[in-house]
Amino acid sequence: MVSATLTKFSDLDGQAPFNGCQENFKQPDGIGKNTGRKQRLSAHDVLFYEGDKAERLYEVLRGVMMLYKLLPDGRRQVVYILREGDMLGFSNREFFDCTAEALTEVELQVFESREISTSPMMQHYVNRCLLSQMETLHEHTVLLGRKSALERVSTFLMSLVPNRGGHGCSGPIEEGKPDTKTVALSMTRQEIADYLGLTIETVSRVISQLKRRGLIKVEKQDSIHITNICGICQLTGMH
Amino acid sequence: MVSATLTKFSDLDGQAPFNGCQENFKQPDGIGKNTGRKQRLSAHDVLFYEGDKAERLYEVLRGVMMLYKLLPDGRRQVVYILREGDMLGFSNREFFDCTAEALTEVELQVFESREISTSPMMQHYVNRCLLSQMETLHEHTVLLGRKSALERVSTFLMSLVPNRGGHGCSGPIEEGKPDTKTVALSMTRQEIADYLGLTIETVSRVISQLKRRGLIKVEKQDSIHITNICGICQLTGMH
DNA sequence: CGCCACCTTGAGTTTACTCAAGTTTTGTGG
DNA sequence: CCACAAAACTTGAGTAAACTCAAGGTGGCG
Repeated sequence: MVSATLTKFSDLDGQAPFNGCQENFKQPDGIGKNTGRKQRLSAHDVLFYEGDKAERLYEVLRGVMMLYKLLPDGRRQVVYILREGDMLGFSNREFFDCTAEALTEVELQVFESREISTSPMMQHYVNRCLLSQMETLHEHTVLLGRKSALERVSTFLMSLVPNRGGHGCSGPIEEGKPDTKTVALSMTRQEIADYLGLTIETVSRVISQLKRRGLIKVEKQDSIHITNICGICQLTGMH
Repeated sequence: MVSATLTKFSDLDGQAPFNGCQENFKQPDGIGKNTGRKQRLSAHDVLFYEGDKAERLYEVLRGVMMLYKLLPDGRRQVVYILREGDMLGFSNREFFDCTAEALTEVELQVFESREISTSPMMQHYVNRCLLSQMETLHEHTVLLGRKSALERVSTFLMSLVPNRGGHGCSGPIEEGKPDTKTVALSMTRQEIADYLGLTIETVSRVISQLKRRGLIKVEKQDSIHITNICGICQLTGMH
């Protein structure tokens, strides 16, 4: 047994113990047994479409992607946001159930599906990734089914602040210390709206409201400085 | 390799090939190697609460269950409906992220988590179950994020009609033949509302509207006769 | 037969949506 | 580096869908 703590799928060599999935990223790009193909995407490139044949898995090494589904009349729902360390390309059937599109420049590690299914180690890793994604989906289901626009946007902003708002919420770090953070949205207002089940105008209005209330400062459209993390957290509906 | 086609987790004996997950149910109750514990629940019994220690997996042998999450102010979102052949009790962390409650009388097969993690066969089966649940969650995300009340209720009704409305939609079976089906809801209006992200009044009004339009007949509150499956299907937003 | 839980319906309200400008930002070419 | 165009974002006014609150109806079971 190798004792090193590996955190990326691309680092797995069939012997390393599992140690999480998008939980921390201490390793350089994968250089294990899977020296295989890397793939680069520009923002808004589509990696695969809903209905495409599912033959490969991908690990996001750098950048942000989204999975979305379309209704025939053009309504779109973004069902998942993928960040560094996340995997995509799973499918139960022969075909993908979602479209995968890059939100930023992206670098991917590519795996052939059979590489996975022949390695119990990788099976196990994929399993943990699926469970992690499932929990995220459950949370997002609550957001879409039961939260107000203000709660949705606040929850979204909190999801961009590591170690806050969730199970492992550390609270304001220390009395007197500034409780702030600048986050990169990596998404347009329309993409945020399609993720949160709102319209672009509603997202814009909520952001303006948070700005007026002095909880955030919009720096570059794509970059928001949260001036009071705890204040935003109180608006998520989870406290 | 055993060549028989097994369709339930509880039938797996470590050698049978995977053959789906809640896709068809031809086998009697599981009697494979896992002769282990069975558990019965009455309607509205809670199997486990969000936050409970996750130590066992369960397979639904009979009946219907739901997974739900609560917000601190009491708002509830049902995140998944589990039917015969479905598995529950997965967790990435040490604790469950949802509460599991029986909607009807339920019979479960119980598995200790370590039984699963030591069998590659079971690992693989669990994997397929997770992927199947993930696709269902993606569909439900679209429903919650982008569909109207009428579309949500119609989609819910269609989900109770096997082989219709989804990927393998066969369409109206034959010209002239009646396109009808009686479905058991197995849920109160409140539970349906909490699943569809609506209020009980809205669910009730939509059902009344479908009744008025002659698409369904309500037989026993819990039992709905769909008199025009294709008509309901047209209202799901997916055609 | 009557109670209790569940369901339905109505009236009024609220939230988020639609439509329509107007503004800001970003990217491109001179 | 500036001017311009295109894309993205914001804001306002009016509307519509679903919500809340309240009352009344229905059905199942002792």
